[in-house]
Amino acid sequence: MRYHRSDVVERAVEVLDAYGLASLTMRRLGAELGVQPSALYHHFLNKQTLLAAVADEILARGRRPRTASSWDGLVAEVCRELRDSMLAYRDGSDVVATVYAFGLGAAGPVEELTEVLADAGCSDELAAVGSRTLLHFVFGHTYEEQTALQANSVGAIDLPARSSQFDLGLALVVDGLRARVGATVRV
Amino acid sequence: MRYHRSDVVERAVEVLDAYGLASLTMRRLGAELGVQPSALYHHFLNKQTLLAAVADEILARGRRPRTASSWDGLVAEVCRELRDSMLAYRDGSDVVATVYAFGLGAAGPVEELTEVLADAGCSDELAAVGSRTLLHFVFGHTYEEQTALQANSVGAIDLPARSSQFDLGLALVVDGLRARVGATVRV
DNA sequence: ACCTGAACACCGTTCAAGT
DNA sequence: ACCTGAACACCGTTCAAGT
Repeated sequence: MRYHRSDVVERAVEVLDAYGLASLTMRRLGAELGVQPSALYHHFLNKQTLLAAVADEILARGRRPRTASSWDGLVAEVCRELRDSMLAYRDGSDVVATVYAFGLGAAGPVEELTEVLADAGCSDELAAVGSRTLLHFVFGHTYEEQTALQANSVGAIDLPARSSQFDLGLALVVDGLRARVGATVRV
Repeated sequence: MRYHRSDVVERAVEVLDAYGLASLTMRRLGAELGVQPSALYHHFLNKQTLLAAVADEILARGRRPRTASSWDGLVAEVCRELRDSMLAYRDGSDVVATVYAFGLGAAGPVEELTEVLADAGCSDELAAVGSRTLLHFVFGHTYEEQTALQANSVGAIDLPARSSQFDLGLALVVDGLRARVGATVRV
């Protein structure tokens, strides 16, 4: 009954995946650990901070190596990894998007996207706007996807169709970027 | 002390704008109307339903006539109107995006965008994916914008710069759409 | 039709005190 | 360093009863 911060985060991820974000309360998590809710405040400043750690843990677990060499290939890899990471846990997109929106964590993907676009020759402004536009697409699309998946008990029906919708939406933004990257540099 | 549903919605919008979404509780709203919180359940099934009505009210107040004749001009008008509508009230983007995400309301913009894209000759799939990608962009961008605006007490500093970032992000998606609309039909 | 009053089953957070 | 126990100040929602 003596925990480290990382123990608490891991248990929080389990509770999230098993019972959903609405059930991930400080009181519930405390009970799950056999500890008073107030004990959690020894490890975390508040619930937001705990949630940020949960979001970062989810992203860390979904990490995989980059293989693409082109900027648009890298963009696709980052966006797909982000989507898959969030889909791997119940309410994952809700947690990650919320934490990002609050500016408390989950900033890795947008930073990597910004870097990829900058390396591709985008101006600072285009890299900033482009990476955030990509992120908004991934968050919004994945959230809707996950909501629908969890609503239908049998959500795995047309998984390929969903995946291709993601690719189509992604291509929309990437095509827009390509037109403007091409106008700036030639690689 | 005898209210209609519309009275409650209007007061809710006032409370939202004055004190923020976190303060828009059933108890607070009841107190503001000089009524028990339980009285609100005569007008609304639950808080979610009330929030949906608030979101739809915000969108209705921001409505303005269409002037563009081209599909991309119409897309820009719908997206700008949506952004401006949400920015007009404190936490407006939070309320509208949440209600939309829960599927309880705020569906007008995405329906109009889908129609515009279909009329432009997009396939059903492209119209569906494209309109939702646009919506995700507008929600995500405006939410970040509004959060930043409300954090800086003097958020009006570089309003033109923010507006042009919105236009740039929007152009990214519209350019991607144009490439695919053009591939399908010639207008 | 619209509202009251009281209750139920919860929240996040703080803080003095323990080991 | 990590946790207890008790409290504070809240939530959304239900429901019998009132007018």
